[in-house]
Amino acid sequence: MNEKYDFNEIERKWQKYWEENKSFKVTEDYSKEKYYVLEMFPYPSGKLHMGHVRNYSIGDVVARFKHMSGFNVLHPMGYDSFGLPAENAAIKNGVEPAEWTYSNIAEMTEQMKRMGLSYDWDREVATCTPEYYKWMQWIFIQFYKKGLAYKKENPVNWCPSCQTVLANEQVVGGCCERCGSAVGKKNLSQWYLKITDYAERLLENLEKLEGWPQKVKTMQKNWIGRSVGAEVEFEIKDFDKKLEIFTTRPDTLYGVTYMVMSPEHPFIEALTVGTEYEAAVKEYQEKVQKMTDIERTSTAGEKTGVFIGRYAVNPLNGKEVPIYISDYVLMDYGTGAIMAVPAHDERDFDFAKKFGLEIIPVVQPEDPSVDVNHLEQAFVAEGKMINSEMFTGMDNKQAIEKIIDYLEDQKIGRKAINYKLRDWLISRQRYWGTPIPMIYCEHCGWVPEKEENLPILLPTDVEFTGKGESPIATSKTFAETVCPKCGAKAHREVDTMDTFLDSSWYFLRYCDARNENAAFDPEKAKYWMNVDQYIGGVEHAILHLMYSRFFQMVFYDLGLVKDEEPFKNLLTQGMVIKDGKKMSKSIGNVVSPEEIIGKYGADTARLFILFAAPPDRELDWSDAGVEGSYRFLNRVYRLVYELADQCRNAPKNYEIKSSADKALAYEMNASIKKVTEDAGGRFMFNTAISSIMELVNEIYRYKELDTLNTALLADAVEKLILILSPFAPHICEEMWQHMGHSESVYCEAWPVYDETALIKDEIEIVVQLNGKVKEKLNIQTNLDKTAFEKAVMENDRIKALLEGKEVIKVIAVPDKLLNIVVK
RNA sequence: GCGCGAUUGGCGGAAUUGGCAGACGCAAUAGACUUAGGAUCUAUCGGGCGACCGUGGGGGUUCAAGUCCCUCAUCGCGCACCA
Repeated sequence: MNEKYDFNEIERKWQKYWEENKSFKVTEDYSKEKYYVLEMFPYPSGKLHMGHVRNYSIGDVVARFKHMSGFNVLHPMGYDSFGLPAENAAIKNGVEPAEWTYSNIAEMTEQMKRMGLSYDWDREVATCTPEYYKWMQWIFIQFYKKGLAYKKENPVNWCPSCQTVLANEQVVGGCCERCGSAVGKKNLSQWYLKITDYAERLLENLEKLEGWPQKVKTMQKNWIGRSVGAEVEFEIKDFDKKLEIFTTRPDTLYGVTYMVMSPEHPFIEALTVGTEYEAAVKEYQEKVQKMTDIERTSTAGEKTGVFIGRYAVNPLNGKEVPIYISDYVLMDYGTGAIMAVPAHDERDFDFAKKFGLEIIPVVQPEDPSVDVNHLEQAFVAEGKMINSEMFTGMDNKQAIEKIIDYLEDQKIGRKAINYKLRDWLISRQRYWGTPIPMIYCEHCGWVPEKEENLPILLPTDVEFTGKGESPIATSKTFAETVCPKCGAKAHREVDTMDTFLDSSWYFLRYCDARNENAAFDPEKAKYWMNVDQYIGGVEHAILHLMYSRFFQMVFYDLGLVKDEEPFKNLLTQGMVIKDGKKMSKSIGNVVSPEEIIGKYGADTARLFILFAAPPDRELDWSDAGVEGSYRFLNRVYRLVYELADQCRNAPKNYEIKSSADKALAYEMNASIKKVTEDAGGRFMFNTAISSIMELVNEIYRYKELDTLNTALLADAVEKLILILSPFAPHICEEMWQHMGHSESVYCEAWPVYDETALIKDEIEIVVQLNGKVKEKLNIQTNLDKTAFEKAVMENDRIKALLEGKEVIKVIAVPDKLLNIVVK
């Protein structure tokens, strides 16, 4: 150990040591309790950004802490390495996507190693390797066999810039989640996964996820969007099919004054062909089809639509009502048609006002100031039923049940549950993804490839044009094959899978990353799963986290895993910002991890990022703050350098004699306790570090004393190194070695604190008069209420304080405070 | 519009169960050491001369409120014609 803290030399030295000694390699040890800590694996864009550094620093503290606490820790890392940027690089610079990707992976791995992260690199996965996507294809086939994968033609979200379709989840505010272009619609035949079959379980299980942030659970709940109501059949006059609608308010059936169908509704053609309304209807349909989602939502509230010249019959009272089409009714929710009750629905109210339609109230508000016959806006609250024949007079909530019963009796409707969640569109017209292992045969239809023929390798004889069709279609050899079932000439699917499939099971692959015979060994998965702590950005709250839950449930149903849920605890880390803004190239406020590590070292970077804010909050980058963390590490280093000789020669056992001894022993144990709780359970690394700082300050005070208990001092210094080591591992290894240890600090046991050292004989308590602090006294600890009150009240200063006052009440909280209520 | 979450010194933040508001750090000020200091050490550091006042504003519950309840404001995030 040099006199000066040379982080460069120290960090290289210990990174080499860990690598050579395979310090972080982990195997299944069924005799030991496991702990699986996982950080969301990155897309290999080339360089780490501060968000990665924060994510991995948090995970590394947890991993190192749990390892020292005796757990068999699985802490893996890998790359979500399929995806568009690689292909765009190919189009732009002519580099092979594989080459571009693997060189980025190499660079990022190097950067992660420079950070001193405790990953078991032997378990690294990259989703773009045939070893990985072989099993992705196998999984797809299992889904297909279970009836969970199907192909169908549908209007789909189409990103004109990425030239591919998008899942609903990937359309944010009408724009492509990736590139921000306005998303349009296109009719295409595509592969889907039946996630809607799991809607109820995905929703129900959210309750059980106690270790998840409420925010994420709420977001998923809203996304699944369950609503309970009824399906009701309306006859259409002079038409042989019935119009089915979904409503959450069957109690308002008597208030129906018109119907609205989505412009895409399949009946419309037959209902209008050859009529005087046909032209206007067609015109409206075309207008709506041309609009992008943004245009549609930008005019939300302003209702448009046309009457189609037809009438529907209310099944409860036989009333005939006109049928309209309007874009406020969506084809892909419910049945694509609604019953309109303008009195009790805001949208219907707006529409009725605009088109001069009748408004019939059927729920009487309790508030007498609302005139139900002259509504200014829709009345959507609860009340008593009116104008509803035999249901009149009931509470409307009760009427919902009664009317559903009646509908079911009459066979004109039924109770129904609807979800916003749609099936997951997984086809992508791109190259750099897992080929969908399906073959189309003219005789047999779609047939999965034989499992022994997997993986279906990505062809390399392709052209990257960036145009509408999958580049795989340009391969001369890929598509041509024979039907696995009948042997006839057949052709392969040329689309690839959405990369979100790859990341929906990587946490299982880590359990058994090198397995060549299975996606993972269920026995190993049973040992490691589930993930005890998952850490990543909140931007994955819906997409990745819900897809992964879906996959896990399917695996559960296939008997491959023992739990329905993959992630026991979830920590969503906050963003790293600078000057109050998100770091971005255009603002020019980006701080590069490389630069910081080069200037101060990885330990400083890690320490600062953990100290500056609690992990789930935004972190405002501060250059001065980094200096502070650097100064702190230097301060610790100097302390150990100065005291090491003394400490090495100190005896092991000691007695606490002086009050200074007691103070140091107290601080040492208090710090261990605090760090144990904050790093191990509460995940408040900022306060953990601040308590380590307090210990350092206390040791600095102590070492200046004339009479020292060197054994105690040595103990304090060693404990300090141990509890600091998960945060700043390199410097701690160096100091630990300098203290005379040959074993890596990573392999040491986490220190246990001594509860008795935390008990003080005397404590400063507060005396309040009418809730205001007036005096502070040193009082013996551990007294009961009466003795505590007596001890305080008999104090001369308190007696003086109470001079001439009448004591009305005394509230005693032993070891804390005494509040005297006086007049 | 609906649903979350936040708001504490000059700044980042602490206060875990209702019990001393401001731990720890940054910045700042003064001093020491020094040829020098952007190193290190020591001290001060919410406001007010003070009684006291202070956790976004107003109200409430309580012996006691940053913490619980009501209400308003601002900022951030999510969803957004979901029948």
